Amino acid sequence: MQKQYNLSKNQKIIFDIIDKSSEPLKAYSILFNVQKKGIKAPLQVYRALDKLVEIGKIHKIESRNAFIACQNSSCQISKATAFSICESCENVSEISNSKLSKYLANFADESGMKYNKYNLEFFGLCKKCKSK
Amino acid sequence: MQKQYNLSKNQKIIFDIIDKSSEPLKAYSILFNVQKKGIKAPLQVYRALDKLVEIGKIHKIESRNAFIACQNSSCQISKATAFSICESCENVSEISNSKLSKYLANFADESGMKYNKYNLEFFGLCKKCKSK
DNA sequence: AACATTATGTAATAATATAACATTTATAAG
DNA sequence: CTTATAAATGTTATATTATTACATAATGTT
Ligand SMILES: [Zn+2]
Ligand SMILES: [Zn+2]
Ligand SMILES: [Zn+2]
Ligand SMILES: [Zn+2]
Repeated sequence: MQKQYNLSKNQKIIFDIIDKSSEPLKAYSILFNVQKKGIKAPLQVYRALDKLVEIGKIHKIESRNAFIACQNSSCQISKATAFSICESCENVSEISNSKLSKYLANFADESGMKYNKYNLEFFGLCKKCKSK
Repeated sequence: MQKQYNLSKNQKIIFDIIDKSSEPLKAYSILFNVQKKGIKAPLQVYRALDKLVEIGKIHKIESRNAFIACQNSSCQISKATAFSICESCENVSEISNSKLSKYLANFADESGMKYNKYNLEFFGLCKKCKSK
């Protein structure tokens, strides 16, 4: 069983707007959209984002500095993430493929390094954009 | 055979400093270090970085906003990159593992997306930090 | 209640990256 | 060699992303 976290007021507000969005959201775009709800400063947004990332409710798309809700109920701790990103329309989706995640979770090379987390971003053209 | 690029003056200066560094360098730290060579503005650094990334001489570590020289002479186009990052000492190294790169290059899921590039970052503790 | 932990509010500032425009240098054709 | 084109440079200003520092309030635990 996954631990349930009770989101705080700001965390709820910010999670909701990300969860409803059809695309990854950037911190300052979130800020702009929640100002009517009383969240006025960047730090309020970043603090909520940090927490939401930490507990796995959202993920950061590093190459885009943007945040997306976890589409994969199983990854409650964001330690194993994979995304596909369309370089044309910027559509992003979380990849949920157990073979891939097993392969990466078990990956070990000669470096002797012990991995406990990974982030993978694939880039290409989505179906729609490919057929244009 | 790989195409040889003749680096321009600024590109050489900036590649050299990254190549000599034992750790990934950030753009403004590069800027600071090349000011004595006449490179005065951020844009001059970012332009060189963009080009060097494009031709695969360096890679960007997205989670760190830092740049590292390619340690893998075969990836002259930076379309397939994998790194291991120590979360304690921040040591970063490029993973060169043909099984991994083949696996990822051939990865395809049900989304019908055609991938032409990926970036993978593993996080953990390096040998040194693990034994502390 | 007392204490510790987590979250909030606010202002200022740091760090990262790009836009816009003028000029120069390198490369390729004719 | 000259003209055309593309690539690189220089410079100023500005946009975008993220953190520091400090004060206060809410929440959870003993
Ligand atoms: Zn997820
Ligand atoms: Zn697309
Ligand atoms: Zn490389
Ligand atoms: Zn280490």
